[in-house]
Amino acid sequence: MNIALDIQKALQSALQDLYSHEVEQSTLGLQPTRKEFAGAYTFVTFPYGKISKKSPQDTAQQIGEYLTEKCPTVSGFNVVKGFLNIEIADQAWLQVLNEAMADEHYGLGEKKEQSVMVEYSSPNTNKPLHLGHLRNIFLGYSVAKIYDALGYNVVKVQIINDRGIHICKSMIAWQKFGEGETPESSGLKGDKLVGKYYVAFDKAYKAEVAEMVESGKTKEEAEKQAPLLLAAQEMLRQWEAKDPEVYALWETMNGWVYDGFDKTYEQMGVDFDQLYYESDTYLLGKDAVEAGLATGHFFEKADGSVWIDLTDEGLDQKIVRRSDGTAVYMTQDIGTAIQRFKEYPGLERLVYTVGNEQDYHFKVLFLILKKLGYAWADGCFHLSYGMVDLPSGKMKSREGTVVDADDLMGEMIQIAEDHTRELGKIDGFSDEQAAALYDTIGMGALKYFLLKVDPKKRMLFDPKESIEFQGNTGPFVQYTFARISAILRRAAELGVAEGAVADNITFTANEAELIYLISECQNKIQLAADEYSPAVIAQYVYDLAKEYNKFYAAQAIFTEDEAEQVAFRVQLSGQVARLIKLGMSLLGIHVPERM
RNA sequence: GGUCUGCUAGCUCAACUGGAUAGAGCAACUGCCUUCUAAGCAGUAGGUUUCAGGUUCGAGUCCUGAGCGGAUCACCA
Repeated sequence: MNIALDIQKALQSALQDLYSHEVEQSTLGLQPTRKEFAGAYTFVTFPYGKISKKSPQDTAQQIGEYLTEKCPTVSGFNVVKGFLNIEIADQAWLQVLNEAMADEHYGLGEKKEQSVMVEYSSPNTNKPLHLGHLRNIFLGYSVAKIYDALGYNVVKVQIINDRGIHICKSMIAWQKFGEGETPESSGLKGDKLVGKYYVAFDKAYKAEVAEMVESGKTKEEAEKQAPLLLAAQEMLRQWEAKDPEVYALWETMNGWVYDGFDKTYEQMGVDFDQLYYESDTYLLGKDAVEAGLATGHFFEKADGSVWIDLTDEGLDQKIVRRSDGTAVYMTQDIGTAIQRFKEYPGLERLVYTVGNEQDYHFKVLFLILKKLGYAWADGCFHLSYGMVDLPSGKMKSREGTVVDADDLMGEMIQIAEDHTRELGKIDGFSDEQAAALYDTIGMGALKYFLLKVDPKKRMLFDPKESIEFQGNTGPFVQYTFARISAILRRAAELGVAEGAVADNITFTANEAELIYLISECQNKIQLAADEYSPAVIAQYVYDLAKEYNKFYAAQAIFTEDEAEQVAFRVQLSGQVARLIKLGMSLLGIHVPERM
């Protein structure tokens, strides 16, 4: 049963019977009743005064009486001004709980035909992953899990920017200064090693520029003519001509990077169903440019470059092909999107998890696709998220203020270990179990921290203070799960009755609130999907945990005389634990049985 | 300069999409472990929601303007 739906139906007939007014059920907004009033749902009657020809109070009173009489779900009501607070019958709550217990797939959606592709990570291969990538990847992965839970076929992808001037810079530096260094010889993770040479390039390049300026060149000239840069540009040309030696080096160094990324992804607990490489896709989209020219959506300038005019939409003119015939980023994004919808005929949505600095790019991209006549363009969505700032401001790789992903995860796990040892909570754990626990808690803290904030907003990360283990945090939710696990273990020992709870149970407001939260599960997952916001899920599991801890402190579970009452509380606990586990899994976070 | 975007308690964030006296956590202070895990619970204190107007029964939420941040507008990727 769905209590909210039930009430909406009753409200609909109330308006019909009392005032002969027809409304769509979905327009009858219910909101949770504020804590200080009795009731679970509140219906606001201010807007219906015209229909009822009564004051909001009288309208609320009249509807309240109608509901109490006609709708068995409603046990009573109270009216405060234009607010009708609806009280729910205990029987209805118990039915919700029993149905949740009986349903293996409770909270999950029906299996669907449609597919959703979620792209995230999309790294460059010239440097290691950092804190910004962590937010990106956890977000994309979580959104993928959320759609999966709703029954969609989900395809998780990343596009790897494995070609271009940036990787050539690392390659040149390695050739010049590397002396054959490899991950094996240096003991460095592959991505770190390649990143080291990217930094080395930048340093040597700057030195060259400085020297040239000293010998009389302007800064601008020097920056364009520095031998190292020319060498990198030449290498890019050789790569494009598939020069065997350059190609081999490129493959080797990228291979190192992928080995390094794999380790990082493994620690993060994320994966992908399909990988795209820019070296395969960077020539795509040229056909689309030709087609756009033919249909008049694009136009050619005198120098041969091709543009689209979006000034009617309040945007600018945008280039889609250079005068030398080569592609720009936009071109390959057009081509890649077309290719993906061809590859996956059932694809309904394509979600790009990319920072908000590219808002304009995606606005233009989707608009172009639409103009080119692709109906699926409406299914494209830019999951735009805010930057992660440090107390010192923006992260800048060149200034060494980047928070490295591997380092950060390692620190989190270490802090989790220190904290756990301090609390003396690992009695009876094997070394392996303890290590797994530290990992679970440390990663849980980090993921929760990054996901609990609305993706659209930029957020602040203070290495010293940001990640807590108390309050609104991952470990708090995990801890609640561990507590319930202890209760369930004890219940099993005591042989507490399983299955549906008796229908003569009485319960407190706190317990009703817990069942209310249980009933909200699917709504929350749906909302999270609609808004592409794991923060909705994080808030939900936090509310569950918070309310449960209140319950936990309020009374002992096993000292109650009535066996039926004990069984009810155990079952209620079990459902809370189950939904905490489900919600956390949607965030990519594990929950421990003990901590 | 054009466009987009943000501003809520000392700090980090909520506020069910226009509803009641704006809520949590951290930090501070006060209580609660012989009981199922105190990574917890209960409580105190903390607010002119950046500012000025407007729309209406009602505005943190919508509109206009101002202030302060941020992003973007390349034949870069």
